[in-house]
Amino acid sequence: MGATKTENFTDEQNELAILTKALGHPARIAIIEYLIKVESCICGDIVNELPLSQPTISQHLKELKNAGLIKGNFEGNAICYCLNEVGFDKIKGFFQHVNTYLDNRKNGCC
Amino acid sequence: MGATKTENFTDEQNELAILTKALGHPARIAIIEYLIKVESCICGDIVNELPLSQPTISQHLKELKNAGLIKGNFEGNAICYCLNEVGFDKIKGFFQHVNTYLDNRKNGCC
DNA sequence: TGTTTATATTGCAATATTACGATATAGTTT
DNA sequence: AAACTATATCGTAATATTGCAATATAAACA
Repeated sequence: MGATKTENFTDEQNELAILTKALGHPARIAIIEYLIKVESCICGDIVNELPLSQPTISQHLKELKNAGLIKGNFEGNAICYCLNEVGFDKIKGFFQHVNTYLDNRKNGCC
Repeated sequence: MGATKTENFTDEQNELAILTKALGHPARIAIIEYLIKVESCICGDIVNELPLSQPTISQHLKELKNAGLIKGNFEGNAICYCLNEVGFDKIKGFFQHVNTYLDNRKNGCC
């Protein structure tokens, strides 16, 4: 064993886990925050911004892109990256659910 | 190499990554959703609910607890688990930031 | 005290992630 | 076409995660 048993969970649970897992690394949080700050930029800008090598940044961008949290379009010989609302919209529902629950929870808990 | 270079990122980035990483597994998403559904329950209830062994559930509960997303209190010889608002409140700010940005983003992006 | 019930911990194998040097790919420019 | 710029991929080492059987711990109860 060692691999996650995805077949035992719903598609929604697996998809949400893929999205949150993609955000589960400080470099990828930093990339998202940087993209919010500058709206859009090319990969090289992020390589200059963060203390990680170009291949490592490229790998993190790939994971964020695969999860649907960012998108990239060719712009000359560079690739312009920005946030992808699709992924964040999927996460939104879950946290709204959680927050609504917590806001309405009367007595602490157990 | 192989370990995340946490020293290169801010405390906020690392803390947020720990929280989202803790949610980055379908079993842990399922546990959170189950706790919302039943408000609170003991570990054994989750073992009955999910198709994973008792040690594996115990390990996932530990990770959620360490991240600050759930809390557990002794109740007789069992432990009663429920959501911990502390962790979710920390995540909330980040997603509010992202959603506000996305809502105000005029022209798509690059 | 001995037994039962509930949960945690240990130990380990399988797999996944992280990071980066070296190299490949692809568009741009001269 | 050759050189340059930007990004991706390959290969690999170090580390982390996942899952479970076996075992330990701890409270409740007979």
